[in-house]
Amino acid sequence: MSSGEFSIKARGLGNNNNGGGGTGTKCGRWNPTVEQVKLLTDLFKAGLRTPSTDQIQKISMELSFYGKIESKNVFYWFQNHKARERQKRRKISTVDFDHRQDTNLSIPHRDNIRHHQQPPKDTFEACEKEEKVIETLQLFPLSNVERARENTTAARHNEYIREQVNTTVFSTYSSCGAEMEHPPLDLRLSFL
Amino acid sequence: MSSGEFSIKARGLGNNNNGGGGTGTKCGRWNPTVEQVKLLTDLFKAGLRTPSTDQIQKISMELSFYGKIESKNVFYWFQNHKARERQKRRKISTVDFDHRQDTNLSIPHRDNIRHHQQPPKDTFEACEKEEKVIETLQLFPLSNVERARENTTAARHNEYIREQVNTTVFSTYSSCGAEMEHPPLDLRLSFL
DNA sequence: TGAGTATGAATGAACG
DNA sequence: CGTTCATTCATACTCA
Repeated sequence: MSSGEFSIKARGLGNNNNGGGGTGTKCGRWNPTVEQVKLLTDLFKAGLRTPSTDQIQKISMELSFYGKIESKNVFYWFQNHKARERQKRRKISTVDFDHRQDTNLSIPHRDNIRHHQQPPKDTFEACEKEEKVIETLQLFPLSNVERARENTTAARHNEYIREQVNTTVFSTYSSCGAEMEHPPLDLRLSFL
Repeated sequence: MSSGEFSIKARGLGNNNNGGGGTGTKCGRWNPTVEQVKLLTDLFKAGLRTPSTDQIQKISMELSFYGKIESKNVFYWFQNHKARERQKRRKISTVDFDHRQDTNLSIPHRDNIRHHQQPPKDTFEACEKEEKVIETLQLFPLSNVERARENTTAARHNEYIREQVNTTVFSTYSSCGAEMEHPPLDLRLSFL
């Protein structure tokens, strides 16, 4: 079962990690509480997939009531949740035509599998399929609603990148397997 | 990132994936070696943010000694590194309180808490901001190295790297100190 | 207690 | 350049 979302395990109720310490910083990752997970899940079910920065901030602040949390946790949570749902769906729907001898040996352009992930397949586990996926979810109708920001991204066609990549991607300087001696980094970074 | 920056896991040390296969092999995405990461990081710390095509070429060539690499990898690395450092500043912030209701139902919870410590504050690298951000970095001067296959270029490129820390680590966190009543989730999600 | 799994975190690659 | 996707690593947790 790669998708058992039934074990809640009530973690973080009595004690969260990252208790004391403060210096070791030895990988204490966020451990969401059940309330936090519920909130996040509800938001996700409501259609929130990629919250904006402001939204993340608000969510994070709300969740902070239930325990230590940071914005990045919320960010990662949605990122992972969305990705895994998609991944799960893909896995399931892939069992259809198992003729995958795709001989792609060029630049790994994975565009083929990017824009289509909605085959009318519904094997078992028809997890809540198409949600609304609203993208401008009104978060916490609190006092202010300074969300009048219009996403005007992709407003500049910066050819620079494409040019950069294209001009350099085929820079097959032979070598690569050479055996020329390399000085230590310290030397080569002496200018630092 | 003071929370997980140290997880280098020494990938690519003993064996890189994508063996000498070159390109047509099964190689997935570039997996930088520790040496490569170090070099790149050093360059970044030195202020290099947006290397020019020539610079990318040189860096890539240098790094090719430590493992398979293409110019586009270097290009992407800088793009990502720069973008993420900035992203962190934006997304990270929100002082995370830890004011949970803490009802007295702290489940036994196996008392198997692993000793994790984390700085009670500063989680996503809020430091290291007074970097030089030099504009034109001279790559690999190769002062006294017995290697003359490269000619030190003095290409003067105008890179206006004004990436400056302008996002004050704000914490709009207003009040909500200790007794702020939290309505049930259903209420707060009423907008759904 | 170790194998298997769920998931937080990180990052290479690429899009708009 | 900001954002998003896909993949991978690391770890917390469950269970036999």
